Amino acid sequence: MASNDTHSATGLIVSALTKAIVAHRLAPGTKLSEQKLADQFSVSRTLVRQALFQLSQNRLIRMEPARGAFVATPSVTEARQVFGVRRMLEAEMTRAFIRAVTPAMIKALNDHVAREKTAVQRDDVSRRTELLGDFHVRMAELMGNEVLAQMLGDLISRCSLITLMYQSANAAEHSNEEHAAIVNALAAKDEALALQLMDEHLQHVEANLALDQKSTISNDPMVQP
Amino acid sequence: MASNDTHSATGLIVSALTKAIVAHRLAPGTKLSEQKLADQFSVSRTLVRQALFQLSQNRLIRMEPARGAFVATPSVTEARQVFGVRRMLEAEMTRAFIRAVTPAMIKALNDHVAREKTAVQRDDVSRRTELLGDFHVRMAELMGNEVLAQMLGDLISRCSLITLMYQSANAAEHSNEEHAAIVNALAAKDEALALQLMDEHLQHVEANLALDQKSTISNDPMVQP
DNA sequence: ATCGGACAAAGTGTATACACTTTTCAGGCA
DNA sequence: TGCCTGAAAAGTGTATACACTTTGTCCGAT
Repeated sequence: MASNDTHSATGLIVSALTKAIVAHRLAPGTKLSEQKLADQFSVSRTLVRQALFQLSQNRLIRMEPARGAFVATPSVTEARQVFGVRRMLEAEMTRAFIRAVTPAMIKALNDHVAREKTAVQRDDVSRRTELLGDFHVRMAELMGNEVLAQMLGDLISRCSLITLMYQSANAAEHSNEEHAAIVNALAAKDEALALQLMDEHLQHVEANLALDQKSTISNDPMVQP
Repeated sequence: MASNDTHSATGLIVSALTKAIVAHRLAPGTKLSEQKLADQFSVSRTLVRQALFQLSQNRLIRMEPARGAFVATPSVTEARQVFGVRRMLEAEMTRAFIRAVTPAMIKALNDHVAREKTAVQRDDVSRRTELLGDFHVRMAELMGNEVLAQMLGDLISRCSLITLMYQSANAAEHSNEEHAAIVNALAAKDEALALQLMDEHLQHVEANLALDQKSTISNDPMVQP
């Protein structure tokens, strides 16, 4: 998702673990034993520790002193805040995008939406999740703002974790269509409409979460208070 | 500036180095030798390395493979992008702040502005810099959004580094007054005015930098192309 | 005199070793 | 039986050791 230095040794571990967490192969709350990971990756604990530290800064895992690292279990409060910040950032990004929009940028977004559609039709869940998140990062990249793209990427990784943790029965199936609608508004340089669509889109994503009721549909029984 | 775990061992090193970089005691481009830092902090290279990795994620330092860590030397492009993202985030934060504003929040901001004024009058440069940056973080904290506060904190640390690197002759002396004006607009719940003042304020900060001409007034001769 | 190459010094990258904390579990006592 | 105690096991926190890359220097060749 986010651009980790995939060539460095620890970078490989970071991106592997990130993928595993975001793909829900590692459930929230799961303990990440340093030695086990070291064996699994055939490296020493040193490198695993570096990777874990990095992930803890991304808030994808949480490290408790002398107790170890656990896949993060974001609270409802934190979930709301993360989505809140994301909505803020993307609202302004949408404004700026329209000011700088070119036909090439619209084409790139349309291509992306087409790829999304393929993944949705093929029912390729993990690829779908990845592409749906990348749509927003792609917008930032197209504006040529790498700093924004990086921050948004981190934020979206956290959102993915939250989504998977609090996911309600009906996943956001129509995200793809909403993306298409947003691109149309961007192409028309209709700022008000684009803003509205983007905001609604993100609210839909957030609304699909079971943030209200305590019944987190986590596969893992260990969810912290 | 940002809330680093100041109780952990590596956290101490991180916050010490952060302070040193932001306070310009370590000039951009300076090489950070692991062994020297280890001796200075009386710890092993292990802990220093952990701290350096953390700082490199915050973009306050840059690590080159097998060559070492250097205090970051953000390019003009990156500087513009960082400020751009900051303007985006703070614009939306201002909107949200007004929606949630209470008298207590206004009072807290006014108190902060008063502290700024004291530091400005005393000519306490490093404290002034710290407080002027914290104003914005304080806004986020008052809204109860720790996620936003954290991100903004990181962003502002980067801005501080940029500011110190490209600082032009006239420092932003009137930031304090601009803060006061913003608080007034917030208290009056005048969204349009608050937005305008905030945007102008950030543009002033950015405009005071010598981003246009190549003449970076860095104390250190080693600035990379 | 300048350029090129080899060797030495310094420094980073990774692994291992050891200290200390947390967890687990068995045994004894009420 | 149930619970407290304490020692062993497992795991994290930090330091050190070693391999390999980079860098600087000296010497010789052109």
